[in-house]
Amino acid sequence: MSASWTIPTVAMAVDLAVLTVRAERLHVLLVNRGVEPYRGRLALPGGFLSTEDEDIDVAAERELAEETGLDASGLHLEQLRTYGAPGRDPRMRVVTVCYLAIMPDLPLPSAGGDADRARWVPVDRVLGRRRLLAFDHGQIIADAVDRARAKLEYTTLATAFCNPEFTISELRRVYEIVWSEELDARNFHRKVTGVDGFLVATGKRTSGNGGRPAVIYRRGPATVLHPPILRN
Amino acid sequence: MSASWTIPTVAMAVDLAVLTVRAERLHVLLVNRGVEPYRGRLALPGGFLSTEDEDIDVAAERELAEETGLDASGLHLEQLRTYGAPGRDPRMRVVTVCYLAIMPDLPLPSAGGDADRARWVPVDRVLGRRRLLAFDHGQIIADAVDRARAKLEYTTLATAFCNPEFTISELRRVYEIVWSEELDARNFHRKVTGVDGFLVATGKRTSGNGGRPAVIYRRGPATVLHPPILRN
DNA sequence: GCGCGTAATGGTCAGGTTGACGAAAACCGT
DNA sequence: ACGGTTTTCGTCAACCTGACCATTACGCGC
Repeated sequence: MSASWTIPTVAMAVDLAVLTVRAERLHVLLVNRGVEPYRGRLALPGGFLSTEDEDIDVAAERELAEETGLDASGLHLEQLRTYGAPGRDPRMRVVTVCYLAIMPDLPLPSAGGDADRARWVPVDRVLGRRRLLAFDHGQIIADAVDRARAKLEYTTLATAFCNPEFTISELRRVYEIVWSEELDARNFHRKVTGVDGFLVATGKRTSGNGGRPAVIYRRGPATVLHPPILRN
Repeated sequence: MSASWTIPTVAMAVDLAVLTVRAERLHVLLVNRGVEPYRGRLALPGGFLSTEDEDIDVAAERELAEETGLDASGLHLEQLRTYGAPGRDPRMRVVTVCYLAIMPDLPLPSAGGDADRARWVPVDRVLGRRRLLAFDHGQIIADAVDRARAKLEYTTLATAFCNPEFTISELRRVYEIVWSEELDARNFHRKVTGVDGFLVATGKRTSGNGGRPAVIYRRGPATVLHPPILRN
């Protein structure tokens, strides 16, 4: 390094891979890009830091709130990975810290006539056809889905896809849809009720589904599963 | 955002949490900081991007090679997490992408009379006393150790702590030291030899250790462990 | 009210895995 | 040759898993 070397700076962005289970499929929240580059393609919601000293976690929460119109508190939000290959944005050097968010299938407030509103897209529709996506967002979505699939095994992440109160069937559907794998209802029931701290019964029951009413549970204090629920 | 808003840029750094097992303890590679801020404290090796368009993965490999004097190829190197809280560096806004590196206990080429050379420090000596460390590096080391501990369960990461050829005992010592937990040698042997793709026998055997010679293995093609080796 | 379809939940049972530990194998040093 | 040491193989009970039958408890149509 010569004496004239100065510390390089880069544009700092955050992107969000927001996943949910909706209509029996895993979906990711995407926006239509209205500007170049990649105008017209689908992209992850996200953006640059709003000020030079905005915390990146705060920026992620802000973007999530802006894009979904929902309060980010209560939703699962974790850092996924940072993507910083030079050339990933043709305009300039951009390093983006990506976050994985998991939420239940809440109705997105469709406020404002904003044509570029975020919308849910089935993951399997975009993963096969990466040309639909801007930047390296196809790779990011693949990484996010991998992470989510893996974390269902050994953490209680699946409950983040559910409403605050849910049944064991609903939880099982989350596993089945995210993993694309059928699970035996009885064994699954035995397993999840056996892990302690995973589920807390509310005492309430469902009704009107044309079958035996299911006990309604709430998320328990556990965050890791011992033992894990393994895929095949 | 007003019309005069410009994209904020930040100084981009990479830091390395390099772990190894050495003298029956888990160690992390640290340097003595010779400059303010935090002069005199211990810090993770790392530094700013060398140019504005250096890839961050490449920067991590470069720093690793510079600090250890070793070729980074062949060593395990994965992104850990990005730390970007404002104020974590008192000089300016710095966002640092941290990497976790795992290596066997190779002798570090002590080339050059550089007083600030990297050296191995037992993890348990720094984790209790975070005041020894610069910036948020105490937290980063804690995160790195957590990640390593977790990945021993369900990946073949433990082999990255070993030389290319190793015995099952050596592998077991890695687990015991990283987890701070004793494992039964016979059950461990049965387990690791049962997972296929984990270990490949070389046909060679040890000698001169005052016991029955051990079969020497090499890392197999597997990267994930099915089933996992779980902690208690 | 009664049977039927449906979904939730409770069991059973064989097969596999784990943890605790005995024992044999194969070397070293003396 | 013998005791010490380390590796490797075996055994056995406890536990866990996957497959699957049975029971419970509802809504619905008649």
